[in-house]
Parts: sequence; C-alpha cells; structure tokens
Amino acid sequence: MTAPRVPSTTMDALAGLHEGVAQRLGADDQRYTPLRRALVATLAAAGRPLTMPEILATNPAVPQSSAYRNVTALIDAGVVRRITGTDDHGRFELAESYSAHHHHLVCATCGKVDDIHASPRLERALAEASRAAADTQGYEVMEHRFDVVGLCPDCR
Amino acid sequence: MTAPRVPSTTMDALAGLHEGVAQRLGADDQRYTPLRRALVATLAAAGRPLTMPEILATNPAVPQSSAYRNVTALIDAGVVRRITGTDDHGRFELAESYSAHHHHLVCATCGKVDDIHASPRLERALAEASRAAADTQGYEVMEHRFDVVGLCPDCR
DNA sequence: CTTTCTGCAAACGATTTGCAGCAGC
DNA sequence: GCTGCTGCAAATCGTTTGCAGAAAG
Repeated sequence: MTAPRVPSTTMDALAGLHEGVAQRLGADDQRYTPLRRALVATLAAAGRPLTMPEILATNPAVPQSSAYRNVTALIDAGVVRRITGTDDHGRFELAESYSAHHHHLVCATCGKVDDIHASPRLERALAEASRAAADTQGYEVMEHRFDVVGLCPDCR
Repeated sequence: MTAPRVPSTTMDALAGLHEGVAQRLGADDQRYTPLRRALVATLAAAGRPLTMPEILATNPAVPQSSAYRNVTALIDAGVVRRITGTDDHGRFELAESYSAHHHHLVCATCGKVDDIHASPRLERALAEASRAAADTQGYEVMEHRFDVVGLCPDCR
C-alpha cells in the first residue's frame, strides 16, 4: 500500500471542522455557503487571529461587506470569536470549540497576534485567581484572557 | 491641634499625582491646563477604567473633541493608558506609573470594567509564563494583561 | 416558492483633524 | 509675540445596514 502524500491528519481535521460548522449553522437555519466555508478555512489555516484586511487579502474576490456579514454570522453561530489587540483593527479566530484554549502574544508596534498555549499548572492558577477575584466583586466568571504584549521578531 | 476633616492621605496622593503629571508634561513642552487636571482627577477618582461618555458625564461642560484631544495628549505623555474591553468603547485609566499594576474584571454584557489585583505568587507565574512564551516565538516581553470576563452584579 | 445569501452603495459611531481665535510663558 | 490650547464643524475609518436580485432548500 502507498502512503498518502498529504498528511491525512490535516485533511481529516479540516473535514471534521467543516462538518461541525455546517451542523452548528444548520441548527440555526443558516447555510454553509462557499464563502463561509472559505472564511472558516482561512482562519483555520492561519493558526492565529486575522484582521479583516488579512482575511480579504486571502480572499481577494470577496467584497468587504460580505466578509463582515459572514464573519458576523459565524460569530453569532459560535464558530468564530472576535478579539481586540493593541490597534483599532478587530481580529478574528476560530472559537475555542473548534481550536483549543489558548492565549495571545501581541506585538505592541505592528499589532500582530500569535497564539500561545499555557501550561496546565498556569491554567489552574488563572482559573483559581479568576474565581477569587470574581467572587470578591460579585461577578460570575465566564472566561479569562491572558495576553503577553511585546515586540515581535519583525519589530524588535 | 485639630484633626483634618478630609483624610490627608487622599489629598496628599492627589497633590503628588498632579505634581508628577505636571512634570511629565512639562518635559514634553506640554502645559498642565485645568482641563487636563480635571481629566486626571476624574480618572484617579474613578479607580477603574472609564469610557469617554463616562468621562464627559463627569465633566459636562467639556466638548468631546477637547476631551479626546487631551486624553490623547495624556496618553502620549505616558500618564494615561487606553484599554479595550468587550464592547467598542475605548476605556481610559491612569498609567501604572501613577496607579499600580493590576488586572481587569470585564462584564461580558454591559462592558463595565473593574480593577483587580493579583497575588505576588500569580504575578510571578504570569511573568515567568510570559517570558517562556515570548522566548519561544522570538518576541521581547513588554507587559502582560490578565482579564477575567464574566457577568457583573448588575447583569447577573 | 419561500427563505437566506449576495453585492452595491449609503449610513453609522467612535475618534481625529483643520481651522481661527484665545491663553500661557 | 511665539507656542500651545480651545471649540467648532467637517473628515476619517472600521464596521453595519437597506435594498433588490440571485441562489439554496
């Protein structure tokens, strides 16, 4: 038997992703159109949060308003998440249900954002600290964010 | 001798704050005008990050554009810091040189932000994790942010 | 056929800026 | 008097929305 040229894990993961997204959208009477598929694929391939200009550069034929409208639809469906870095551009990434819990490394100069993954030990400390702080001030914890701000290799 | 009615620490801290800000501005050929003084006092009194509408509500006679222009001047001087919560409103607080290192409790519904202070132990863990992540990806650490997102007492 | 999606162009809201006069050093 | 500050009104920029036709179930 011949080994496949393309890593099967990559394609399987992408197929599974699309399937899950289609299902989630369908549950909300939303269609998984080619454009939405392209947006999800773009975000999955990037592996880091993308700005709207970056998304549009990857999909040059797509009008801005359609990109915004469909990213918003994906956000409403819980597939995509919008985050804010240091600059005024919103950044978009797959929701944690479709990726994994992680944090961000943000460049103070150019605004670029990379993903980072914390150790289970740190995650436990963050969760515990979140609960303690929230309890003190009467909040109910939903999630936490840990961002490291610094200079990226290009801006150093 | 009669004890003062107003806690002296409060007034002393405010006086020291104004003095420091005046100096920092002066070093940049900037004047510490009554409006700038009012903005700094507003932020110091709030003890949590304020939106522009909140700042304007506290200083009703001040035109929006002047408030924005002067908050920007204070940011350029390193006196004020702009942060982003969950909504689209920017939020402003005194820079850490004029307050203390702290983190934020953000309401997912109304966007309100409260300050929280982490234990020295957690801070050490955050600093260490920051360095480790930054090293791996070639960044140079400048600061870190830890936000707890949840529901505030009013929105629960 | 009904509902959702698309592209376009116009609207929106937070923030910024050009300008002319006023105020501090 | 030079330089920086003010208020106003207009501009900017990311993002959202109304509309009429195309497409999917």
